[in-house]
Amino acid sequence: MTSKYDHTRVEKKWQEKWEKSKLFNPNLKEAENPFYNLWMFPYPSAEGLHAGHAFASTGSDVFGRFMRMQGRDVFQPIGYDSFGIHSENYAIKIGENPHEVVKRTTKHYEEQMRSFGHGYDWQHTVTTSSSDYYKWTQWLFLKMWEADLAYKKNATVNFCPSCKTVLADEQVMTPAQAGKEPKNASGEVVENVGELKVCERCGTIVEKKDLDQWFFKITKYADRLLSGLKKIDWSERVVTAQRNWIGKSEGMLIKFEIDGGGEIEVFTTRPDTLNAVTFIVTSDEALYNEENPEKIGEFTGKYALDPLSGKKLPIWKTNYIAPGYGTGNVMGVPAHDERDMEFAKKYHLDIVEKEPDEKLWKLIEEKGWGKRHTNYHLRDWLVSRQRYWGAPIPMIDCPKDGWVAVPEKDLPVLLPDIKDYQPEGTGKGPLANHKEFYETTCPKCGGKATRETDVMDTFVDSAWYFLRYPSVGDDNQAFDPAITKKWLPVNLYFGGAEHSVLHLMYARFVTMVLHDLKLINFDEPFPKFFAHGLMIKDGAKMSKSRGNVVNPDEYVAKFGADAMRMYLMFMGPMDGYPDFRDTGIEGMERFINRLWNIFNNKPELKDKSVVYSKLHQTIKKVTDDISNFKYNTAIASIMELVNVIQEEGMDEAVLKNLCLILTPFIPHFAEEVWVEVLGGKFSVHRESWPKYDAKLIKVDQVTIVIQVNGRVRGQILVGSGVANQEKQIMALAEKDGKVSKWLEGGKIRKVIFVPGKLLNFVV
RNA sequence: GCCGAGGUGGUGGAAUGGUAGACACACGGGCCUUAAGAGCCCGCGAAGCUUAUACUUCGUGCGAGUUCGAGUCUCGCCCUCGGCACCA
Repeated sequence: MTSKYDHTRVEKKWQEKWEKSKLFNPNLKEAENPFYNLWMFPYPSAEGLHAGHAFASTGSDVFGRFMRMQGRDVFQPIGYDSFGIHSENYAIKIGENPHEVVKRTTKHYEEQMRSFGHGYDWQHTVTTSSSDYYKWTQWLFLKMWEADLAYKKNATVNFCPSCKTVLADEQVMTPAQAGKEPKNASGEVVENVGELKVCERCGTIVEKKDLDQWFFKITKYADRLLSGLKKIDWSERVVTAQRNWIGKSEGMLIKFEIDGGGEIEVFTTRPDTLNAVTFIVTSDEALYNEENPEKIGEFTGKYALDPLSGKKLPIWKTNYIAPGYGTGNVMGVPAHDERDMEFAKKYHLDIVEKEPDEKLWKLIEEKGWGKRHTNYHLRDWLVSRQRYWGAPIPMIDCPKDGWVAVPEKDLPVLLPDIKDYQPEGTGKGPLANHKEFYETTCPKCGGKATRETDVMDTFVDSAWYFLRYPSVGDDNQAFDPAITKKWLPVNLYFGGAEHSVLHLMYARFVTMVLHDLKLINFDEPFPKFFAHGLMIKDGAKMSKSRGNVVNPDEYVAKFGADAMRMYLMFMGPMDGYPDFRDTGIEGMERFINRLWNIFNNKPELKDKSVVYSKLHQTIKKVTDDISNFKYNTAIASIMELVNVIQEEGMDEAVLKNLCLILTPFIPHFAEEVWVEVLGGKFSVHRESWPKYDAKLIKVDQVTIVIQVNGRVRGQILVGSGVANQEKQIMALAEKDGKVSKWLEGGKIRKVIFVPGKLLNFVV
């Protein structure tokens, strides 16, 4: 008898029951065994969640459900990164107020996530664009200001002519990294952009502008951001990306006297090559041009004096020295640096061949010519944006008192609902057109003053959201100290590797600052971070232009959330680039139907030993594999078990265990089977994860592989009692027809025996 | 150039130094069916040999090495992907 499993009815039924029974709402104050399971919150886009989101979020949800069955009080919140350019650009595109757009898109996201069957605590969601959240983002800014980690200064910054705002260094990348076609300011696609970089969001080639901007002093934490990487358990590629981005270089600052007065200081990582220096180069903004790989220079007419030899070293202005790194001056050592060599040849400068001398490090220090110094690639974090859709920076400019922070009691500085929210690209944000917003009084002297009209980068919003979740609803503080102490740091953070140097570094920085302000008792927010991979479709990256974007809703409707979930987890390793195929999910639908028939028809148990051995092997394997995020092999081993059950039958205990190990992957199906078929108590999600019994794993008969000179020549089946007896196995093997012919004419020199597995004759 | 991760059937992918290709998808054949679908059974790396069962050889990017035994370890290359980069 076969009957079809009705996923639509079953999934809806249990989703409602779970919601009503508060299965996913742990008691945040009293939970005894907290486990904070977090997936990076998405920004709500118009298209809705795509299949990549479904893949990643399911990976996180499976682990959460697994931990719940391990007896943990799992807190699994979700929210929306709804402030910022991404949401605003879309609102502008469709000519609708961003407030309205966000309301609609977040609602759609919630429906989708509920339909996937994820166990989120919907009572603790966060929407970064709502004032009860951004009030505390502004509070965070005030903390930065108090700690002397926020400052405004004029700087040469990256400016996106399309988004009409400045960008942080981390938001500027090559077109390939951004995954965008490079465009010019008019929005036309440009073919050959050379070394030019583009805006992370829209792919437009960025410009350089000198503007007054707000920064967070992340460079002060460069060394801690680097050393902290050693104590956290993160995917290696993410650690490497962050290490590269921070870019530590240890070297020396060396001062050269200038002939005729003054001095010039260089930074070098190779003081041991000071004996081969022949010129000094200094960066020049006018000559500097990232597009031009050709080195050009101008002699300044001045000479520096080589402290070692006293020789005169010509000082040249060049385009090949990056301004703003080190001192902007470099000693030219053509013998040990290809770039210096190229420059020296072009302008006929001296080339001195001399072996590097390690003793120079010490000598330079002793003589007082220079001192040890560490440089970082990391720059301060530019947080102001000349846009509308962000948290207003809570600062007031007073003609008398200078920059004054908005007092905490006056937060939030509300973002007014205005009609002209489009950016203008004048270097000022839309709020600068609204007197009613910026005209205010100085909190210090009470005189007339103006508010800052820039808003904060969206990455400030997301740099602390994980702290807010457990304290959602608390109007008096950003996060409750007792609850924070109980739930943080996050036990498992699940997310994409594309945030390696953006969100993940900013969040670490903010956490370190709050720790140093004694507001929290940990300085790494995510001791364990798992970087999931990217899903592809039919062998190609998903994209609208290819027309191969997988819409998860269609698949959930057609095959059910469970089939979708289990297929997504079965496609390949969680950190790889698994390929989604329509035929694959059809196969998973068939597998779930097979399961349904097994649970309902209960084929009678034939060989208890074989089935129980397989069952306990499988429990062990699934437990280990889920713990290591190897969901694909966990599911494969469950399939093997099912194949054995179909052959050998099963009993009630086998069925119950099978149901339990299926629960994290196909939660609705498992609940239906547990309650309606096996007569268990609601809910299967509150049941304990099964334990395997090592004694039962043992089988009656064992296959021993027989090798001759390391090549497989036969196999013999022996009772498990004999499997570890070398002599007996050897005797059996020598008698074996297949093996004996390979032993003829040779003398056995040595026998290698692996108990229970293998016997190898060396002849 | 530097740092990191990889390279296994038609495809996705499995393999604590111990039977390479688990588990699936696709494909081929068969049963069932008026038919389709679903379901069930069999085959499925390549070559050789055989009526057949079996057997043999080759095979994890390329070339060496260690080992009784290498996809796995070592050395040298090639290629792919990711990060950093005129950063001194």
